[in-house]
Amino acid sequence: MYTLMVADDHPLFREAIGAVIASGLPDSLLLEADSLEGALLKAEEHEEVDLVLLDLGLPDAEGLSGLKQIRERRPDLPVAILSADQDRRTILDALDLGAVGYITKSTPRRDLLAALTRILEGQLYLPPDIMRRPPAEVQRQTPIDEDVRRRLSELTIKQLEVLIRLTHGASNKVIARELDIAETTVKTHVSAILRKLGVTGRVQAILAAGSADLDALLTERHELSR
Amino acid sequence: MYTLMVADDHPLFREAIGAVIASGLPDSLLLEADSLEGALLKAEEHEEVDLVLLDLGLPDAEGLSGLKQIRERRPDLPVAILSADQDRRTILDALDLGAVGYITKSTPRRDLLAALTRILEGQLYLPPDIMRRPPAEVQRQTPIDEDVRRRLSELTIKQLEVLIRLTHGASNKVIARELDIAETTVKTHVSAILRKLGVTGRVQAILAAGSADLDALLTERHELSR
DNA sequence: GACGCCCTCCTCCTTCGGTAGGAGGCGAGA
DNA sequence: TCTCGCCTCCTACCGAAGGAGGAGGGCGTC
Repeated sequence: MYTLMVADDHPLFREAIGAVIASGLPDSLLLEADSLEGALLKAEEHEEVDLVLLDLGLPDAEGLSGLKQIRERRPDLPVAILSADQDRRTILDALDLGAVGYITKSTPRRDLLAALTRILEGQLYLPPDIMRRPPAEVQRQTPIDEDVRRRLSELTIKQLEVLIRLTHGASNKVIARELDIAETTVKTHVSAILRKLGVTGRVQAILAAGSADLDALLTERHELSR
Repeated sequence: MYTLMVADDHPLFREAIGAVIASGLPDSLLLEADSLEGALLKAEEHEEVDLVLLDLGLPDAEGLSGLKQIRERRPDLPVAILSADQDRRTILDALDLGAVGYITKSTPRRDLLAALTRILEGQLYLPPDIMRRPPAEVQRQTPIDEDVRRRLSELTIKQLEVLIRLTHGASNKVIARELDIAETTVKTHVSAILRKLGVTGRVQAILAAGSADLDALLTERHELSR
């Protein structure tokens, strides 16, 4: 005997889910809501909600923001996402926010029931087909910053030191003070950095350095020159 | 009949895993490696490896870097993590890199076997106890950028548009062209942004905006004024 | 010793970024 | 209607950023 809630603004879809649950999980209580607010209200009334099935297209909660709101206001509430979105990234982000499952709307009825029972039993459910077809991302990502990495590796130690401070938003003057060198010297370094990174301004340099771990690069460089 | 490989530098542990597999998955072939390089070499020899169980404490691959390397060099190879690390973040990152499962070393033998078969059947396995006890993170994270969020919400629509372009590294001139307004107007907007964000230069503004989803904020704002 | 690389600093100059202050137009709401 | 906030644009001024070009010193290699 479970209490479930489906939060979806499409009545027909709620109905379909209801039918699946009625057939596969008899004597379950199914609550319905067509908005995030409605879902949270209903959840107040019924203390013992075992699972919320949350659509990602709710009118008052676009995308994962709805999940985030629920997690902030009712961290005790188990939430599974029910969405047409099959993007791997979305699924991971949902997990990140604490979702206990992710069910795509294209899931066949039989699998859907299996997924629900899995989740209700305290397991986790994710679309295996998507999660098992891992990311082109790994390949896609590396060649992009492969170029940056190569350029970064051409920087000298001092230039790296300057670049690190650039990424912290420091002005030439501040950098000069911190490194105890003249501002003109800082300018020289900055110019060299811009040239080597192939960009036209400090802002671009910061964006190019992006998420690279410059501190790691720096210590690595220090060790090399040891 | 599966072919599995366990990559762990602790022989005793490999032995234990071997015993579990022998008892629960008879006539499986178990390969062993004590380093990342060794694992990749062995994987070359045996084309039909169904699953690699990767420890996160390998001497030549600290943490998730080993997983990353495998994914880059052999994206076809299904890898599950086998680690003592029970950190939620680590698990999510592993998934992110394309792991097909995550098994903690504290998993009892019975559950371990269930997890392995699940993975070998093409499902996904994650430690339910950890994943179902979701993050204090949601609360921890928000107060940090609560301040930034408040400041960002004070920006007007046009100011947001300008800020978005600032974060792309655009100069005032470029922004002026893109928005089809005079550069002096852009300057006015930029000044207002700096004042409202409480920073002293465009670089600082970009860093302050940081990871905030400005585009989302913008559409949100548009909808509000509708 | 000569060469190359790096770090340091300088001057001169241009462009960019940012502030201050003012001003007109426009739409929403009291 | 009048007010208020927002967007638009302007002038004037000044400091920051960056390019060009030169120059000296330290350090390691051939």
